[in-house]
Amino acid sequence: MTTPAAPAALAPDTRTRILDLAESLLLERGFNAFSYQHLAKALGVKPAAIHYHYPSKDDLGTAIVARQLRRLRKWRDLPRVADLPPAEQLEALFAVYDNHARQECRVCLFGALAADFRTLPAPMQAELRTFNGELTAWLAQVLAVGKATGALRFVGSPSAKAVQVLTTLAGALQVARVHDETPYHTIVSQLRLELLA
Amino acid sequence: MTTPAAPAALAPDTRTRILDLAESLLLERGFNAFSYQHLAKALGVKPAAIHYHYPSKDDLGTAIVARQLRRLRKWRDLPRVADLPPAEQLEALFAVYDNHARQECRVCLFGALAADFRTLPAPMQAELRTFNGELTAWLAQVLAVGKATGALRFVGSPSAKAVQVLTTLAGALQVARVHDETPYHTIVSQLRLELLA
DNA sequence: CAAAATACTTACTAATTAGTAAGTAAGTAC
DNA sequence: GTACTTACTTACTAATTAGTAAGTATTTTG
Repeated sequence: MTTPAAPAALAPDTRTRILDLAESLLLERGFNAFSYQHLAKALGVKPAAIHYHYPSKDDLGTAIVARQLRRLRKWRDLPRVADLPPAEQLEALFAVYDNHARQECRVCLFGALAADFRTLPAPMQAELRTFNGELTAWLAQVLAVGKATGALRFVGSPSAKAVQVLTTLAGALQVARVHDETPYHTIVSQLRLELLA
Repeated sequence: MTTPAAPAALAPDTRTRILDLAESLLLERGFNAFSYQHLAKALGVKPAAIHYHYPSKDDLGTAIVARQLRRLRKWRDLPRVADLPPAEQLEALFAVYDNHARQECRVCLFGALAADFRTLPAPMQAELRTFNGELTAWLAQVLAVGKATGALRFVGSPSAKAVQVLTTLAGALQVARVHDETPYHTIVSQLRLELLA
């Protein structure tokens, strides 16, 4: 008997392959840089197959952000992240951004959508706000604990510092795209230098 | 006798009106969010009139960035900016970003183009790199003098700090668009708190 | 086994896109 | 005043876009 609800990281179905490719293109080239035709050709299906799974591009975009939000929550609550001391939680966050930089100079979700934000469908805007809000709240908590235990050092409130650090990281990935990885690493080193007591 | 090469801030010609509107739309909505049709309709001319002045959208985009680069150089070399002490030069920079935030939540040029950078024509990419490079070099110099005179305080090299601060400011305008002006002001306050000795 | 849902393809529409070619009206040069 | 330039408009093309409707093969369900 084959497991009917198999996890199967082996062969993702079309629905997932569409979402994966669209997400890659969003983070690597921008939301307006790909069409249903591009996706279809690259996946070896017809454009209408994509409309079947994601009736409109709005739906597809919203699905991308919604999945990233689910991933964020899952990551944040992972024991190997949640149980870490603050300084290492910060390093775990940096590691996520490092992965983005290494994968075709991907920007983060926020950096990919912020400039075009006003042209995005309302549900996508709402999901992105939630995504950014939850990530900021998480980091604020990490910073608060870090400051209390003396592991992290900064002036001002944890939530103000959290907004600033996340904004800097989002921008750093954009700078990497415009120039090269060098300024990205410069910025992250600078953040480490300032934050790690 | 009327001055033939009058400065005439009174009535800009079509060429300039196109550039002004395209720049506004670029900073307020994104580069892919407007077409020659949109511009033409808003300006009361036909799309072909825009092609006359800027044959392709690439030309128009490049003209926007080139003008911003000219403006940056002019601003930087203005006596009322160049002759200021470092802390006030930094405040002058913040004031530019404040103006962006107040004008329809405009992002800066860099923030508007970074995400879509790979889809931009090569001349536009080159101009944007120059723009960002020169702005960073200017701020690095300001920070170096500020640190030497004790007016500004930071760890690490002036150029590393310059890259970090500009990246943070670019990101801050994007955050303002996604949420509201509040986080933008939080970030700038945080920068002031950290930098001003 | 029959009905129904799933996952598509084929074939199409209507709108929008950047861009071009040819014509024109008004001003400038000599 | 004739030639030329400037600054457009009109009218068009070819490509691409998102999206739809109808049909079909395969799988699932009762």
